[in-house]
Amino acid sequence: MNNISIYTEKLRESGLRPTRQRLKICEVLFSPEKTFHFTINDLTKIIEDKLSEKISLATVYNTIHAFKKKGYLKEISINSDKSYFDTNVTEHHHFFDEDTNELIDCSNNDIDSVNIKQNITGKKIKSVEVLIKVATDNQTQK
Amino acid sequence: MNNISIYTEKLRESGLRPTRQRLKICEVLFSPEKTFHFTINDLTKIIEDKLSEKISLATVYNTIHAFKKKGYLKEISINSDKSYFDTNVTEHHHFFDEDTNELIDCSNNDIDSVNIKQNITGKKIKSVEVLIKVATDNQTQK
DNA sequence: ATTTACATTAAAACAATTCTAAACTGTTGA
DNA sequence: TCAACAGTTTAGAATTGTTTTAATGTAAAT
Repeated sequence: MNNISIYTEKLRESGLRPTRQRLKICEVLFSPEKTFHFTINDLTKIIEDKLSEKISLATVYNTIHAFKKKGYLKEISINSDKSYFDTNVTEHHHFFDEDTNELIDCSNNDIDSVNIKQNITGKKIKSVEVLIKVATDNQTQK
Repeated sequence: MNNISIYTEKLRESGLRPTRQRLKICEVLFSPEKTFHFTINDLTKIIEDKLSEKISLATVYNTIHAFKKKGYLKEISINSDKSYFDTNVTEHHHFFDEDTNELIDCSNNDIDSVNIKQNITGKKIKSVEVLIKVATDNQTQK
């Protein structure tokens, strides 16, 4: 199949023109079979390896933000030193390994659905996500 | 009751000497009846108002980190632009109002307990916390 | 009182992110 | 065909939150 046209469409949907740099970003983000988590820095490094040339951080940030706004990516908050993004945009939960700082998707088989009994008045629930922090037994909590 | 000695004890427990600045930080953090959320900036402003003099950011950061390490404060991850802290150190859940960027404690009456069916092998669960994002109905998701 | 170890501070350093301004590119329509 | 425009890329500057530094100050132990 022709991924380029899929990427072009995704970019257009996000209000962006399909450029060489952005198509490479798409390839890295959307061609893998499995979804994954990344930081802007991770992504920039991967792209520079694949392109064998530098890509401006500003371009990466712009594109990622447009995708996030459109819902093609999700931002995840674990700790505040940097932003993590997820190519899995479905509502789902995470394990966070405090030993390795690794973020792992929690399959729906691993957890019962969460039941909110009472919501804030006048508001609608947009998402319900669980963060399960784990560590080896003798670890102090972060 | 004599709060000063309670604060002094808390500071000692955290490995810190009780100084004028730190006692003021304690007063702001631990004298209110209700627990609350704050950023380092919030806290610094409040302290400078109460002290009527400047306090160094470094002092605030040091003290807050020592309290967090000791378990007298908790850090909460909502978004990555800044750190939020919580004087409620029990394991609990939050509503996050996307309209106002407000973080609200979720009482245990508002939610059923979360059941993790399967954990990562070899790891121990340290905490399970739910973040419920809410907004007025016609809002786009963040 | 003296000494010692820890604290406070302003300022510098740092890291992640955003902004800027100049050069560039692709598209549109004379 | 090519001029004009709108949007893009880029390096570097600016900004923001946080941490570090090095000089000076203070609490507590002797």
